Amino acid sequence: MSSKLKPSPRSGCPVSMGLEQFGDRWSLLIIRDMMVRGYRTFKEFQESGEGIASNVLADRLKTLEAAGIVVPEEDETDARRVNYLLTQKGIDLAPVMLELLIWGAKYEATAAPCALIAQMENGRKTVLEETYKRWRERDPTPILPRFDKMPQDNPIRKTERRKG
Amino acid sequence: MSSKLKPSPRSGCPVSMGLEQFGDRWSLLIIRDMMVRGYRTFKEFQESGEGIASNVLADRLKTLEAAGIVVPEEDETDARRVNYLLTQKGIDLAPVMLELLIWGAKYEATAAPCALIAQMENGRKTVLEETYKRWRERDPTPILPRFDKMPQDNPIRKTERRKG
DNA sequence: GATGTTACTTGCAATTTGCAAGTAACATGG
DNA sequence: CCATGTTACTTGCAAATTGCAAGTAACATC
Repeated sequence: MSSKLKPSPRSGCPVSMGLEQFGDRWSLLIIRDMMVRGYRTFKEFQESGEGIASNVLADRLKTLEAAGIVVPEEDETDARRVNYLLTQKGIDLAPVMLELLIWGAKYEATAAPCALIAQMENGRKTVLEETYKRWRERDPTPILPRFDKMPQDNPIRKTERRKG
Repeated sequence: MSSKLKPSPRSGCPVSMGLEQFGDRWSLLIIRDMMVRGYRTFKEFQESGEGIASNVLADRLKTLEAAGIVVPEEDETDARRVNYLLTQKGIDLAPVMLELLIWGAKYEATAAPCALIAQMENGRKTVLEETYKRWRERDPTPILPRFDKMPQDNPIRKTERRKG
């Protein structure tokens, strides 16, 4: 065991409280994997492309579970497998994630295509609603792909877009 | 020196890029201090109520500077003092900070009064505009107080609110 | 029943952190 | 101008955390 389990003497600021729960190099990436990629298993997180060590991954999953952001659930078809799912508290980090994504794309020249980012920035609400919807329906279809290589085309669906 | 200066083999995801620059227990708290409390000096960050060690603070300030999120500036009246200011890239983290604040307040029963949070949630745009404005004008008036004790009253001004 | 998977542990060296003390360059009061 | 603060850091070191490389215990599959 390790990190965020101890009652560090932090201030009562909400920002600080949040950072105590996922303020490290890895936690938000795991949450991202669950939120926008539909990943659920240890192995998927491990092969996510960020290079997290398995002991650290195990630790972060425990920490996130303890924080009530994630719940482990037995897989019905394979008893070895554990499916990690976001709780309501976890999925409510979607706005944070979205703003982080927009900021990162703006300043870091990432592998994410501009058009995709522009769409998210202009349609924050739509993107969030789609995210919440898939979570509710337990639909693991990715909202965003991995950005290792340039993707061919925009994977987000144009659900309920009729203003344009 | 230390942490985020090394080119860790991360993916090209914008979220990942962001976390490489401020994904630790302290960086966002320093940014919060600058953004919503108007803090600028080493000493202020140190006495911020979170208990950051001075060597870590020095390191984080260097890292944030290297990332272009913060700039040090000599104080005109006191040559010992260094004023750290947010760059455009830094102030653009305001939406992330706001969402994080709202999330933290929602789930953590912090010292921040509900009314204040509700106001921020309903008036995201207003809050952000006020934040940007103070940054532009170099106005160090806090947007939010420290939440060590329950504050008497809401410190945010009702600038350009006339819809109510 | 041999082989592969999945989800972890364990051991250990290398970092990074937290804490307590410096210290160098000013500022201030007398 | 000189003793006493202040401010912004450094330094030293023990303790905690991380990153690897190897296990391992339960299944699943052939």
